[in-house]
Amino acid sequence: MPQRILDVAEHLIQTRGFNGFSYADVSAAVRITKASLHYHFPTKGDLGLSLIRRYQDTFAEALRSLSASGRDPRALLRGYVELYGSVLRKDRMCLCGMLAAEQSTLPHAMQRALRAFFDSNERWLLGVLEAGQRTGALRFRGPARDEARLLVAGLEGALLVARSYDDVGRFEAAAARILEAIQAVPGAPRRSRVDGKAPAARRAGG
Amino acid sequence: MPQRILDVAEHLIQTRGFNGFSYADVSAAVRITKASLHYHFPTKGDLGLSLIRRYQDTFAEALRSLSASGRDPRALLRGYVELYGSVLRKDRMCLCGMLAAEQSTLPHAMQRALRAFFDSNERWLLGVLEAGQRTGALRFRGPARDEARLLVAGLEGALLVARSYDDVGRFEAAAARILEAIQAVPGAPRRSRVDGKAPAARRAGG
DNA sequence: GTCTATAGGTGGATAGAC
DNA sequence: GTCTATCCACCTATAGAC
Repeated sequence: MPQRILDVAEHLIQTRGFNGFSYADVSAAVRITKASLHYHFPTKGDLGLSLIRRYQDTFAEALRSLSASGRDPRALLRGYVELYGSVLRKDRMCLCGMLAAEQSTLPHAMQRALRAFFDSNERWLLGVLEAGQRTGALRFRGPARDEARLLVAGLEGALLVARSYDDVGRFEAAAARILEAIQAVPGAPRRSRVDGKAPAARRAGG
Repeated sequence: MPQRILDVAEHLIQTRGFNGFSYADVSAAVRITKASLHYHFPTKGDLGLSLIRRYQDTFAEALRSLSASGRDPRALLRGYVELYGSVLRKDRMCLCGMLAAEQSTLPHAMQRALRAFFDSNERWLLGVLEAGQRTGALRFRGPARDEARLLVAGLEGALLVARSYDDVGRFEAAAARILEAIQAVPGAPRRSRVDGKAPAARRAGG
């Protein structure tokens, strides 16, 4: 039951924000009274914190399995981007991107967990970027940390804006362009899109 | 008086979000009763809509004066980035970036105004990018529209994440990296930072 | 674990006096 | 334009029965 509550609450936050949903919303969807919700998650902050932790665990697990797939660094970055894309295709914002916007209204425990999420993303990207740099699969000039942060910020922003237009194409174009910037090898032959595929359909839910 | 109300409400939304502030908050700051606020802005949606419009007008005016300054396209893009930087240094999120997160909970009129804001930003950037491409001051491969969207999304995302860390340096590094991607000229000499300056101090409010 | 019932507060919004 | 007073729906949270 805690899992069903978390599923519903996660969906609500990803679409409406932490201050845009209530226990009553969850109650209606899970068909359990508000009082029962408080049995599982005494305060809204407890619920939010559990949600960030679960999201973080799921994300970390996805990244681990990407790493274990043995794909090359460029493909790993595409896989990373795809994690964001799959969120958008469910018409959602990244849970932590959404909460980052509302940051100052959240309990401190949630704020810390939020930063931990971004830190963990950054660490994984750093590993991929440095590996790619060593083997020559990726080339960039500045510190790998800056590239990692560009990726996170760029993808969060692309989700944010694309959602205003309900336009997955916007996200995909931005994501492709970000990857391109990281894979830029001055003088080397490049295709106009990251993997040479034509841009996909431009509407969500279509 | 409407202006003072808008100023306070704008600040509240940029820091706490549309669903994170109330007429009571504005009332306390402006020292006028809630009822009087409703005289000026009958509903919260009216207030929000006026706010987006004013923000959009201010932004557009800033862009016009940038254009009129006669600076070259690269400097114009730096000026554009600086508009976002100045928002962050006031410890705020972009008004429209914040509202974009809460998008689905907003009145339709606000949603439309939000898209109009992004559209207008994109149009201005498109002009700068195409001019830069013509004169050779800027070089990029894909459509200028994609570059414009990368800029908007990247900067919004950089604000979003940097605010979680209260770290202006994160924003500046990401912004510099985005500009670099747009100004990338394969084979041409480049500095590691956009304008060769050392990274600035890394903490907000310092 | 789930319920009914309710506390105690805040939300946006209105009526009507001044 | 600003106020007092108020409505009522909704909010988070708790008490206590089953």
